[in-house]
Amino acid sequence: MEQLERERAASGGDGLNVTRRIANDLGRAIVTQRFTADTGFPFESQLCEQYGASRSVVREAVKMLTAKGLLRARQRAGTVVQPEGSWNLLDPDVLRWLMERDFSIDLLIDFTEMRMAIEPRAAGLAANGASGPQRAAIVKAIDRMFAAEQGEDDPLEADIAFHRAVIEASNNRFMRQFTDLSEATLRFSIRRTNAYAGVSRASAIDHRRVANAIVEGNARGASSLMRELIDGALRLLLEAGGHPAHDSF
Amino acid sequence: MEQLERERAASGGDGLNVTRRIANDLGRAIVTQRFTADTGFPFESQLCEQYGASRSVVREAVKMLTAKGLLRARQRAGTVVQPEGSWNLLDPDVLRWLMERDFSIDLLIDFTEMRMAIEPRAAGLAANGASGPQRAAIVKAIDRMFAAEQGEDDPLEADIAFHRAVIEASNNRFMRQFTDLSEATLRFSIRRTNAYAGVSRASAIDHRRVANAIVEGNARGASSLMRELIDGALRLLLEAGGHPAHDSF
DNA sequence: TCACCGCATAAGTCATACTTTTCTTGATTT
DNA sequence: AAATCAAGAAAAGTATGACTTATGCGGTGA
Repeated sequence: MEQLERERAASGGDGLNVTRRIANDLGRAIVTQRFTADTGFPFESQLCEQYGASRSVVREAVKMLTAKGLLRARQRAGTVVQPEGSWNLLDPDVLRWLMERDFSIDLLIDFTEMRMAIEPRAAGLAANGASGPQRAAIVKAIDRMFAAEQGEDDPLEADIAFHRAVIEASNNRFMRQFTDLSEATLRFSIRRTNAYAGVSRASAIDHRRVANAIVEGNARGASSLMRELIDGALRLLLEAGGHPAHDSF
Repeated sequence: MEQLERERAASGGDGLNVTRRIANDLGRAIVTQRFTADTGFPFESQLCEQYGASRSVVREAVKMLTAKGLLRARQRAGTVVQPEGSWNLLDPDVLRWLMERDFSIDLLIDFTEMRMAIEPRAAGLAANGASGPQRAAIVKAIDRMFAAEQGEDDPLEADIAFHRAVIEASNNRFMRQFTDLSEATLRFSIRRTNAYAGVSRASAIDHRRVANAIVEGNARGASSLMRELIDGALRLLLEAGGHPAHDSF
């Protein structure tokens, strides 16, 4: 048991197998720009030595990163880092590495702009076609927000549950890919902007308005109320980031 | 030269290496549900035999698919297909396989709903912060649309160039991931709905309105005009798919 | 009936040899 | 001197075989 513990520590692993550990490490290194297109990227042989691992696992790790658009390998030329434009930024791993790299206000703004695109539309779709259980999940999340206001639940978790439920209820497979991004944004927003707007009674009421519109099948209302909701967060971020104010749209 | 040709044909490859060919083949097989979570997935050994390939390449191919969320391998348990919810649907490869699987009207509607979310917001962002060259690219695309109307350019390509330019001008890294999806949607829409709305003079004028709003820095206008533009396509699709009409939002 | 142990299995890791592609270099030709 | 071509080298791609590790399953005993 202790030996197992020691091995883990020695390998720096978090219970992952060797391949995943190397992929993780290299992925983070690329995203944090420790390797760039200019810098170049180590050869297989060098990576083997560096990690004390066999060629197989190194190659498999590299293959995973090429699958995510971070790398490209060619015979004789070696492995090169791809330009950021071809990274699969919505890939959960890439997203995680990106957030580890710098969770700046600007990144948070980019995230929130995405939410601003996705979630109002999702709310409208939910109003038009959410199933019974999906509507129930939305309503339940609202109840949790009010409970949280009384200290009987966690406000952040309730907030996340609400947004997740709405996106889920859009019944659009592609929009569902954004639940993680939405959740990550909420979790980090609260750290960055020390004023968390989510706990106040006013916020819970605003959220309930969105939920009501969805339940009533009022797509236009749901959409624009959701937009206002997120726009509030966005404006806080823009202000915190020192960006010039502009009209909402 | 001829020998090369023959080898290609024999291996069924399109100039790809063995690993990529297998990954492609398996990826398509999974997405087309030839393998499901219930069905099970072949063991490494079986795949080696099936493809007449070594374990190395099979393992690397499988690793690429796990990186895209399609598979999950565990010792003793074998490799299993993941539920569709954990696939990275925005991954270019997965997207391609998905389109090869069924380019149904419903899929096209899902795509268009995504465009409906992304592009109006992108247009607004472009109005607020597009650079000079970015604005120029948008204007140029509009010129191409009018040229196409005179038979001096390709209408579809001009249309695609316009939407691509707007998304690019959003200067949001995540929105940029949708250029491919947008392009694919346009290319397939024209095949499915034999009435292509893109060639008419009216359409070119509508597009120019969006462009003008962007160039003038009118975010709200750009956003809502873009929404109307795509909403037109969406309504055609909904009608063609036999979906009940509902209010725009 | 239930908990435990050991075995079988399939993926994970390693080492090594060989192949293919492609860049470099330098000799050959014009 | 410039262009062309051929030989060599370098790095990824492929193949094979052996060993390791995790884990599901069935049998054994309390």
